[in-house]
Amino acid sequence: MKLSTRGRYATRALLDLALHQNDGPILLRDIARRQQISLRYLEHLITPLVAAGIVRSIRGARGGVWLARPPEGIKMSEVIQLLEGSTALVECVNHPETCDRSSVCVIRDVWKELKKATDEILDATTIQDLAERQKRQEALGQVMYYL
Amino acid sequence: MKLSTRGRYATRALLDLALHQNDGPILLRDIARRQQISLRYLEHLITPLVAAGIVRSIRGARGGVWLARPPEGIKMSEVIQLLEGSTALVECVNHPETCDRSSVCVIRDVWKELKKATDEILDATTIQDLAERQKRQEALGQVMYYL
DNA sequence: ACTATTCCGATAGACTTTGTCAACATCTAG
DNA sequence: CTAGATGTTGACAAAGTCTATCGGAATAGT
Repeated sequence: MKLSTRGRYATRALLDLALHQNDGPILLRDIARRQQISLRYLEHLITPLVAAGIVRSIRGARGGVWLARPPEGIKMSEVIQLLEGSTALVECVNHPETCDRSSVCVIRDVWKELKKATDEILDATTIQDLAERQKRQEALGQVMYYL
Repeated sequence: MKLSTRGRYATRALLDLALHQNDGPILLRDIARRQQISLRYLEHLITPLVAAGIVRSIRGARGGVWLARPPEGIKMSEVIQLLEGSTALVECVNHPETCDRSSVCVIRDVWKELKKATDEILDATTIQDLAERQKRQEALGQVMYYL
């Protein structure tokens, strides 16, 4: 029952990009610093995001990365699917052939329910949603600070 | 995004026990054979179930294991919690102190939603539910066979 | 040219998963 | 009471996965 750092870090990186949407190309180094992710590792997480057309990048001096699509068009389900390989907890949900019992397994039905519930939430949550919540959170933080 | 074999095998073992509820002590060896789990490994998965009072056991000749409680009183959430350690996908949901960002992290809120949805399903599904579905499934199989 | 940056492949340490093994404790049958 | 069958426990190990790290290649700006 575990989500790896790949999906979690990638989500953080995208949220970071959404919050710096109009600042031109963002350095991986800056994302890494702000999100507390190793730069070298982050590079590898960005690659699939670029390949999937979620992020665009320019190499070289003054290079960097930015969102290729408006953040309200990037669902968390897409990100998790991409970085984790699946939103299912158990292999047999997506690939019944990996288990002999799949066709008669009643427990598999439960795993399918879990995937469905998970997908509903992750489909409904976009990077834009996260960014908005974050901004609200920070604004509240400011208020709290001055009180 | 993965559920380990511990939770999956334990669920299978409990379902197996529910289906042989009135047959006296069940041999681990038989469960292992029917559920295609290594006996040596199964022993280790049974231990926490015994400790938690879900399964009872008797050692020695004519020994074996059986359900300590009626199967309608055994929720899948309890089993997964026990064998996987948590029903949350991300550590910070249960233990905010493991991540500096927890108090202001909007992504964590999503992981919390996921846990809630997961818990609702796993709370609502008992071993008895699984057993009933299984019996129905098998009955249907018989019909299909004779058609 | 020179520097800054992303991109890519190889690799490695740590950790987790998934068992295996041997010795032991306990029970039943006879 | 003994022998055999079974669960119990703790140590260990093989394999795989996760989480990076590293060096260098490719590319873009100045």
